[in-house]
Amino acid sequence: MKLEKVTSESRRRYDDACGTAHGLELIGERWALLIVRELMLGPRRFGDLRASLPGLSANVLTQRLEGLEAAGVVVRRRLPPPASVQVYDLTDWGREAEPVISELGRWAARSPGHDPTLPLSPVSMMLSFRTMFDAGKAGDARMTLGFRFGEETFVVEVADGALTARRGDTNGADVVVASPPEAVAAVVYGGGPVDGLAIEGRRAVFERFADFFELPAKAG
Amino acid sequence: MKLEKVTSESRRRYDDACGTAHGLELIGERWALLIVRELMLGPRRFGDLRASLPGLSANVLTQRLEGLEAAGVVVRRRLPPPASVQVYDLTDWGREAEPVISELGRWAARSPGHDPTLPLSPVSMMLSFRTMFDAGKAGDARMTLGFRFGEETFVVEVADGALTARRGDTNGADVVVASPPEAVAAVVYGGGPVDGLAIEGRRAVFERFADFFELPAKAG
DNA sequence: CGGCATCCGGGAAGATACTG
DNA sequence: CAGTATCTTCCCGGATGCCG
Repeated sequence: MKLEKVTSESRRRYDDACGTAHGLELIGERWALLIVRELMLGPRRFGDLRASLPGLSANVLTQRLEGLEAAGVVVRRRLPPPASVQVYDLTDWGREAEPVISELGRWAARSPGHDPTLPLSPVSMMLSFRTMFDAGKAGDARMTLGFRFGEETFVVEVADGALTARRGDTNGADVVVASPPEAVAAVVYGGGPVDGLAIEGRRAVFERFADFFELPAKAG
Repeated sequence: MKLEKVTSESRRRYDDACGTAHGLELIGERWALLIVRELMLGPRRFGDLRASLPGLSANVLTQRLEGLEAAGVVVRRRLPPPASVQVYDLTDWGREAEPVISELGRWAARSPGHDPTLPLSPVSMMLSFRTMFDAGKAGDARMTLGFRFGEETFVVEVADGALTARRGDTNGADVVVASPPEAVAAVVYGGGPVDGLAIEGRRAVFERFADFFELPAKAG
């Protein structure tokens, strides 16, 4: 008779060889996947993560980063002097979790309970572009857009039926959008008018860009 | 000035318009995604789910099923007399969550910490076939396999570079495998010898089938 | 037995305050 | 700014019991 000692760790596992179950042990805890999401477009500092994830308290963020680091998903690095600040980044393998985030987001977007008016982080906005881009609608369009959300700037390029989104300087973009993510999402996904957005440069380019996306029909 | 009352519900939400965050509210609670996994190949009874998910207690299963039903992911049905038993099934939209499960499993299979010797449910085994099937390796192969795990039987067909797996009778299969999921996985993914498996019919067909799968390289 | 309610202990999540 | 310390609340998981 084998009396396995029930430790706090073993009770928290799923004891399941299924890869999905193991994945949940790695990034299935509350907030973990959203932290990974925020790191998907490059390293962030502790305070950046807190700011992007309101509702996540400092102690939980500390625990999650420790867990993700132990799992090999996240690495903690110290930038070289004179910066000398500590940042958190994804490992190569951690970055490969993007399809998990994308598929979950794509699926949940069809939920009747989805409220698109809630706050949206800049990184979420960019990742949603990657997820919801419709190559068929873009055809052979070619354009470069800049997005400025406070201090954070991003460059989105559409070319050869593909979309890339990354952090970067907005110089050289055909058009720069400087409205908050919620407002941009309302236009791109909600089909609202472009008038309310703060746009510099060729407004028509952004109007065309907004047609490359469409939210799928609600389920139920 | 708006003083939002902090209820137990609102504290549990993410308050994030990102689809991924909403997805986590729907199927991100502990055990929820594994329950969806177990329903992916057809309706199950309360006791079936408990048996497939050891470690999940009855009261938590009740809570999860309530939550998933409220979210529109699961429906509770009563089979017509004389069966008259209650079963839980996925909605059409719920069934569309399979890519989430697949991508998470595919990603986590590369984890250094993944232990493939743990117990594996029959449904997990079948879904892993769907996830890990390599059409390139299968070429134009054409075969029908049966799997029998106790009372549960499944049919897997390979044809036209695609694999289908569903519950069904094993009559008519080229080969029937009757070993437990863990043993089958050890052969298909671990590359172990086929000798130890309980196989009825054309053993060579299964041997070829086993070559259509390969676990990706470990990360790190 | 299937499904669900209830009670309890331990631990994780969350808010707040505090430290280097 | 980047975390720790502490405390409260709530969830998870086990056990028991009720009812059809």
